[in-house]
Amino acid sequence: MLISDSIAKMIEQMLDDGDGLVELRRNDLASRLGCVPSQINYVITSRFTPERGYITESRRGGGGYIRIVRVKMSKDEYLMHFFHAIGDSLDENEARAYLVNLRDHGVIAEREARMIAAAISDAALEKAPKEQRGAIRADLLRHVILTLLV
Amino acid sequence: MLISDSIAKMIEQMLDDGDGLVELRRNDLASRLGCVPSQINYVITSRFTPERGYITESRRGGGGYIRIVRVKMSKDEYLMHFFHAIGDSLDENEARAYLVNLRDHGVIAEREARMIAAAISDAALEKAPKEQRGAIRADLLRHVILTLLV
DNA sequence: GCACAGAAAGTCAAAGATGGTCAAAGACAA
DNA sequence: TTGTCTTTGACCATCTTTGACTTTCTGTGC
Repeated sequence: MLISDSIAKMIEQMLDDGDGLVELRRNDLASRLGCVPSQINYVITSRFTPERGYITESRRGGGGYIRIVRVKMSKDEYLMHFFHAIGDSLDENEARAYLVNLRDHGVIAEREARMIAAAISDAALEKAPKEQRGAIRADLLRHVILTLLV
Repeated sequence: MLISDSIAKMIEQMLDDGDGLVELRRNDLASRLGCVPSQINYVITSRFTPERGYITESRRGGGGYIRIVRVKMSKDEYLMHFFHAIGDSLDENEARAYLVNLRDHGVIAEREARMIAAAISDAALEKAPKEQRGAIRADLLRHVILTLLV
């Protein structure tokens, strides 16, 4: 397994233990997992993003820390939040991240998530010009989310 | 025998062993079979297509992979019928008609039908060139149906 | 209060590890 | 010959790992 995946798993575990909130020391975690400290940043920016439902904050210097929070919202709040968060364009990974988040929070079912994922996949949009796929994907997801708000 | 056929056979074997799912490393497989890596892509795009009942996805970079899923083409007669009936292109009304039928036959739920309808609407595909919307809609529907067969 | 040292965390670009794309060349059948 | 399928390789895109350098915060001695 990739080091980054171990780090992510570790953090998930800590989040579970801490009821959705964890405060960690970067150098500490890095040395425990045998990686360079900056890799912790990489994992956080690539996996614990707002699209996936996480908020982070940190402080440097003595007593410094990194705090990660899993955000909690009602189903409708999630939908509204995502509806507005979807910008003009989305790549496949961003879109998937949103779907995983919606599914994890029970807003859509597993099967629904799979269907939508298929619909917004690059494979399904293959015939659309590359430059426009992102925009189409964003429109698609917005339209689908709209049907869930009614 | 053609190299491409050996590659295809190898992948089929792996699919059999893996209960219809295989995750392979492109460079690995290529060197094991003595071909250039890009030939793996050729085989996948020419033989493991959605039309033939395969779903693929991949990741680049460290820890990259290609995952292939073989769909159970006998799972649902009715769905299969639709899958094959979808042609190269669909207008919005034709697509809606398919969805109504699928829902009436209990293959998809009302809510799922609404979601897919939103996804294949002209409104959602507005940014796609008019000449290609029909083809994209057909691809979309096919990909969505495929996920129901897994 | 100020200056300075030490203790964190952040940034960024280079290198490494994969897979993807595309066009040219080859092979072969109609 | 022409059209289609296959093979190959040069070049591209994406994700991960690493480390040098930067910024920010706390504490201590003056």
